[in-house]
Amino acid sequence: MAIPDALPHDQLPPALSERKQLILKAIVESYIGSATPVGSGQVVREYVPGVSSATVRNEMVGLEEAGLLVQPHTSAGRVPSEGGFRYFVRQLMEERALTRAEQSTIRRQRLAVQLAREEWLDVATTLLARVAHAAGIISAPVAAQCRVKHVELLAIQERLGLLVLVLQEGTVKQQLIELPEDTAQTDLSAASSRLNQHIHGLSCSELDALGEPMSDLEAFIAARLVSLMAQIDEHQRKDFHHTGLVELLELPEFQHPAQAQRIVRLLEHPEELFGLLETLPWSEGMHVLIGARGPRTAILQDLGLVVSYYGVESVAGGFVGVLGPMRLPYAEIVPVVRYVSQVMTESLDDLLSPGAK
Amino acid sequence: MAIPDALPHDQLPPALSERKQLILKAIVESYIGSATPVGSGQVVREYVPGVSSATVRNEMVGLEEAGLLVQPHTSAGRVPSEGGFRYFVRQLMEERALTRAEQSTIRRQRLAVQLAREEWLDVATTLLARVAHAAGIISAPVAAQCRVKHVELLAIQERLGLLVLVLQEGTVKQQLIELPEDTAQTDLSAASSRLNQHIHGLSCSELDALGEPMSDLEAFIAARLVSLMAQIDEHQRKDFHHTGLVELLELPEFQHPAQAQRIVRLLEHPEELFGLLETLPWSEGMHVLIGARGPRTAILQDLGLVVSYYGVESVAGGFVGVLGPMRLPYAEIVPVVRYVSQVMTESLDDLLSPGAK
DNA sequence: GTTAGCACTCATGGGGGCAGAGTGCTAAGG
DNA sequence: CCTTAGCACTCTGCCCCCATGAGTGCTAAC
Repeated sequence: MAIPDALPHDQLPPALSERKQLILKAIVESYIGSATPVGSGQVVREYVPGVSSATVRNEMVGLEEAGLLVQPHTSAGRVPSEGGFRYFVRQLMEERALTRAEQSTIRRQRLAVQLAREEWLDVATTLLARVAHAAGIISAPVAAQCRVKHVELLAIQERLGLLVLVLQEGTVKQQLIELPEDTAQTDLSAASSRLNQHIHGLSCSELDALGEPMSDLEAFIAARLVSLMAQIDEHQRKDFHHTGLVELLELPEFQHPAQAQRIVRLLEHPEELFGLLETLPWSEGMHVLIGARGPRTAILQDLGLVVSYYGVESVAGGFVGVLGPMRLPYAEIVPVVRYVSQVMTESLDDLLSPGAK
Repeated sequence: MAIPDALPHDQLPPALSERKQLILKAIVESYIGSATPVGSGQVVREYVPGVSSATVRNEMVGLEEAGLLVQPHTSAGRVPSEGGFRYFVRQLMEERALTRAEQSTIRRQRLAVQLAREEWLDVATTLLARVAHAAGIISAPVAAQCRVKHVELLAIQERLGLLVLVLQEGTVKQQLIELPEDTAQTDLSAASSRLNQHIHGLSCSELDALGEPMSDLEAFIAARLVSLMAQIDEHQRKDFHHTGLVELLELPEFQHPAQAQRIVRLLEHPEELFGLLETLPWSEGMHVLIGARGPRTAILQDLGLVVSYYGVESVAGGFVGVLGPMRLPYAEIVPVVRYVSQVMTESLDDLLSPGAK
């Protein structure tokens, strides 16, 4: 089989006649809407008038042989296979561009909670869940290695202090620490302000290796800082938000308890999902994963995932997307996920590179 | 019907013979374990040897007339009614006291994440979910009115600053603000440090009414602070964590999709739950709510909720507990919830009243 | 290459019969 | 008067069967 040269095929999808494409598109779109197998009659009635159902049936045989359709049983209609969905997303789908109104709605929501980043994460997932009728997922922006922007130390009681660490990507972390001795707020402020002059922009390991001469108190603070930052680098990817379980459980594919449990587990314990996302090349930005293709993606059995990285690789970023049944309304979702990730990237850029704006 | 005088009955539970109590206890405990209707034969075999099943049946008729048992249908065993569960919790249940080992496990987990409060919330819900085989729920500690502990302002880029606000109950909030003009970090630090001298311990409204003379910059910061604190007072109760959906969906009562959806909705959109919790008298600390008793508790239809407030009323606090099917293992859960809420209260006390420890 | 016609397949839903569990009742016994 | 053995009764769950209907694959004609 020759490799077609006109379009970017990285996986050589079978070349199809125009009519076959039309029929496949019809079946996928209908199935996305209804979750019901699509028969030849329905295709003629609702999508491709002018031919007979027998003709459509003949074409469907071809599509089935190409691995793009499957029959649940002999006398049901056709359902798109994983390959069918992939073909649809790559070749047939017409992305529904966001209207200006929708774009500004998203931006307005972003600005409304501009300031409390945490809340925007939830707002974003809710937005995605509504568009997709599936689960919106997002991870908080994390730096590859977190870097200090500023540190502050507050006296809470005699020997108890609150260490407040602002990271360059805009995150704020705080930790209670026990001080070696009773120390006044002024001393703490002085120490942290001296420290701030040297540690700006340092990562955990750089901070650890810092050769600057320091007072006992400063050295103590620096040590706690190193351990806090190590802890952040370790646990940072845990900050994961999702919404839309209710929407998911309403879908027919999750009426079966086992399926419902599976996706709830995937969202409530997202470690495996993280493992999968880490293997995706960041450079491509947008990924549409459909079903299981190998051991890594086994967790996506019968599921669809539209996900995009945001931020800047190896500096700071996270991912945002939609997880749901395989029959996601990709034409709607892809543009929204892309746009939301753009907005996230811009917000992050504003924070990271002061000169840019 | 005379009001019995021996025990604290706020709802006059029917007086039962000792054997009836024994049988009711047996049925409730068996049902909690198996979710299956309990027959007279089973009660004799496993719980009350020495009498015949016919005797048990006669007693069960009495318990059913008292509204403590129901029959799903003629030829099934008995199932405890809502009233039966309430009677069990109030009169029959023997709380399983926590062992020292369990206590120290909880305390150790608390200390391990001592410092990142956010994480402890999740750890606590996970702990509760595991004990209860149900959903652990917790709300972040919030003050009745948030009060300033300390404020810090950091220069991010020319006219962009990060306002970091530390509240007395230990929460840290940050917000990006646009500065009226390009301002150096030293000016910002000076302004915030002057401000800190006056605003310590103030609430949002007190801060707004502050008569202190201020520079333009200080006044500007104060204004942003007021709006941020108003926002916090508004949204504070939204910080709600839960774990254990997976455990819930494995239970037989949530195999029916409609039931699963109902409890997922309750946990994902907990506004109604908050509404209910607000009506409970804080003073009693511990509450066990079983099923729907009125319009307010309609959301608890077929569910059980063990919840305790922690913290100090009208100063700062939240609630922690377990939500699940009506047949929760109350004897296990009640002591754990009580203990976790104690630990939470102590942690909060440490933070609020420096002199105490 | 297309289409009408037709026999075939298979999921779905309703009805009938059977087994088992658990009850309520009655009558006998302590 | 309380307890218990015995027994008829009721109701669910399950299996099997059958009729229905949707949708197919095939063939032969256009």
